[in-house]
Amino acid sequence: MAPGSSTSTSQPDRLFDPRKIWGFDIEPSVVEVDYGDLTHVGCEFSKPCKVCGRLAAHCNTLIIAVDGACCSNGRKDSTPQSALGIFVGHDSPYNLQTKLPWVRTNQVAELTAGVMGLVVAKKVIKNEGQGVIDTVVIKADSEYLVKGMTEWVVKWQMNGWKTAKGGDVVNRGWFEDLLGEVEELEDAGVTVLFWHVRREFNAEADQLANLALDG
Amino acid sequence: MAPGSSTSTSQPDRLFDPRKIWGFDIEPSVVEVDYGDLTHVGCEFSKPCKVCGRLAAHCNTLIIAVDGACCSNGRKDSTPQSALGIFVGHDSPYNLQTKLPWVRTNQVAELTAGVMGLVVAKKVIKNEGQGVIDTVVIKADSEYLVKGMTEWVVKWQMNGWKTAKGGDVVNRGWFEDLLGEVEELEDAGVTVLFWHVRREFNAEADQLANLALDG
RNA sequence: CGACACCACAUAAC
DNA sequence: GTTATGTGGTGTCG
Repeated sequence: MAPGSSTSTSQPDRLFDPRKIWGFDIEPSVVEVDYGDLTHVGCEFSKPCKVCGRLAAHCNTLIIAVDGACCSNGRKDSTPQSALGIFVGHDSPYNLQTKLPWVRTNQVAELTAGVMGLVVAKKVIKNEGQGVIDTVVIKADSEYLVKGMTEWVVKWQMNGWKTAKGGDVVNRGWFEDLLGEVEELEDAGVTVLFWHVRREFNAEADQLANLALDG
Repeated sequence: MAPGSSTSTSQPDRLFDPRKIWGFDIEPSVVEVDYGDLTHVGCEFSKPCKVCGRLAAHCNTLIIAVDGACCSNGRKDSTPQSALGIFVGHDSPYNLQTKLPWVRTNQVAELTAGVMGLVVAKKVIKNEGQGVIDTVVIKADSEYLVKGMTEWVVKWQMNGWKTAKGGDVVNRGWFEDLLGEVEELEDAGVTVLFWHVRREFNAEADQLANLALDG
């Protein structure tokens, strides 16, 4: 499949390709996708539901909640442990929870979760959303991921990936990977959105990530 | 009397003035104050007694144990049940136990107990401690109350009541009330101290608070 | 300076 | 297990 691997080379801290480690080259069996629990009648698009606080799904929209965790983030622990959680729906076989043994900052964990969210989205669409799903939403509590992908990358691509203070963008390679995944979906006619929600409205993905850390 | 009511106005969650609800404007009859049970020979000042774990009283010191309870803490109960207990001495008429029907968090219950402890202290001194008691100790198991009043308020008053993480101090109004009570006592030449003890050394006040909840 | 996240910890209340 | 609150820290950006 080689998605977006044309981007990202100039990055020394990219230690592995997350698309490889879960064997996504193998076709999964066809399954039911359940994201009805994210839908509430009367919710405005792109605004939290007044009843449950979650962001509303449309029938043509696949909402994927992602989260990264990184225990002992501020501490000089000898054993840094990171993990991510991808939540598609309750009991969905597309849900993902896994450790990222080599990643050591919370931000990279969040970006990795975003990449994997998009990879999962492609899989879901390919298997059961063909011709139905035309929009993918990555729902995250990380401002770094969401603003990075919706506001900052535009400037960065124009100014040579320079920070407002003049430094290099630290996780450039991960953002380029994300852009590659987005581009691939857009090329297939799928709109990709990033939504920022507060921590308490991302509980499912958070739980998955923390489960992975415990195990 | 209007004690400390000059402070605390900017607080929307202050639902009532605890000084009002027990009618402290009325002079109580003169009574014997017994706090001998809190005194143990050989205890170092400001350290727990090696025999009983309690903090030692001096003859010029009035020790008041306070505690708050809140049985609807972790739940979305529509009927919050909070209470406080103020313990001056065994069979002391200054002991207090009462429900706080409008208080819905454990922290506010603890802070309210602190306010009432100081109000009771003023009463005791006025009635039978004039010229004798020059120190009041509020003994509590709540770190929130004790550290709040001994460490954190100093910073908060200087930084505009901002949390270490940049947010607003949640129960600012209650801390301002406490400061008002302390100031009034200090103005009268009384030193006010807050002592933190473990839960098991605050049993009397705890019992009073729980009695109020049951009744 | 601001924002979001991620973590470590403490005490209490359930 | 949860919530209520605070302290200390790093990861990153505008």
